Amino acid sequence: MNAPARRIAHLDMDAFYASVELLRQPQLRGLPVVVGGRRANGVTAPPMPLRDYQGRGVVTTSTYEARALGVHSGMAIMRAARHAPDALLLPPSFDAYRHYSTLFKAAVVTIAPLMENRGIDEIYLDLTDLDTDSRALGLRLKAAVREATGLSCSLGIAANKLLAKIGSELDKPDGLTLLGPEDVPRRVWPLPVAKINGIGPKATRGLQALGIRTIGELAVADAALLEDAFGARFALWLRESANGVDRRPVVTESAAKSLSRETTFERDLDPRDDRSRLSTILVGLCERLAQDLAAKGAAARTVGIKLRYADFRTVTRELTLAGPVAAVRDILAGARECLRRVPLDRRLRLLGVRAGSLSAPAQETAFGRQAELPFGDEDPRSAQSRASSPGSGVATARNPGPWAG
DNA sequence: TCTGGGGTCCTAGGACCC
DNA sequence: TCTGGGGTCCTAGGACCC
Repeated sequence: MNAPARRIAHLDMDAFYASVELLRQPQLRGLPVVVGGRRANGVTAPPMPLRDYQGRGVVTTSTYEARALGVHSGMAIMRAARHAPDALLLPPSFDAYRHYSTLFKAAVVTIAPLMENRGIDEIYLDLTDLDTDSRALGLRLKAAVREATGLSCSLGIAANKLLAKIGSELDKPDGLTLLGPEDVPRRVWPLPVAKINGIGPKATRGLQALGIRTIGELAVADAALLEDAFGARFALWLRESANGVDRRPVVTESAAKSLSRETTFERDLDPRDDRSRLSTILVGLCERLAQDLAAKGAAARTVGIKLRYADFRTVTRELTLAGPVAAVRDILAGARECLRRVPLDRRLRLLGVRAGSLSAPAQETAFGRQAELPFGDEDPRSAQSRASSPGSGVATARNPGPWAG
């Protein structure tokens, strides 16, 4: 028996962070506004012209007015300032974004309960079992989001997630796009390959080297050619995607697999000269990670670190422990052990700590979240069992040791 | 004045076990 | 004694996404 044709929606909030800021500061409407840079420790910083910014931040979101000036997500703010020196910069206020995220998702599920979270400002919906026709449903969803938040969104509705996502981008902002299978050649094939979710800069360059620029060209590309360049698995996925084929289900529940905290320093730090500063930062990251674990009632069986050197090269180290841990001291011990296995001979710009292989969260009870973690404070040996290897103890020029201990 | 922070998934090699 | 395959776990790096 054939499965019934699916009906999937992708809903994407328009310039989400910037739009939330405009709700809070409506006098900025119509101006080029950019969200990015450092968190503003709770206080609402006044908007600052981009030209006055000093630091290592990137643009998180910009209003359409700022985009028109050439300012885009991921761009270094220092570079954005050259395009739009008078654009106004606001530090991100994540608590506010989470609040509006909760509001719009709650409004959507009253209409379409099968929702998959894709981050703070995006969702997929499985509309297959709903009766209403797609256009009416789309308009209802958009109206519900606007009523709940005062914000606009763009919506694509199609037979799968891939096409729904492409559709939601076709008419931004405040769009509603229905894509049927018959629309693929006319509306999807002319688009550049990078519009396919999962084709990033690397794959785009690889395809371009084969003379493939549009989704339509990819759809009819020689299979053997693609296999040689990308391997059988990825080649098959590329061809299917270009032909609008995507069988992924809408997944309504998923547990976190890892948690991490990282920070880029205001200036590059030297592993020896700035040892105590680095140690303080490391402890702070481990403390925040432990808080995050506690908030989820989870424990980690792997602990890892991430370093980024001044030249932007990144290394990671990871350690599997004897049992799950959640306490600061265990995370710290694991992180320090990882740090001993990495060359600390040049300046650093970033340090991060990661908790992986998370155990199932504690059960919710009728009386609220259980206070005790399943593996909470037991077995402090786990992270320290191998800590007595060469390199622990006295710091040397070759091994500056802990901010490692 | 380049290049944030938090995630997921994939690959690939070596260890180890059957 | 020789010659294997698989399967799983661990680790590091990288692509990609929001």
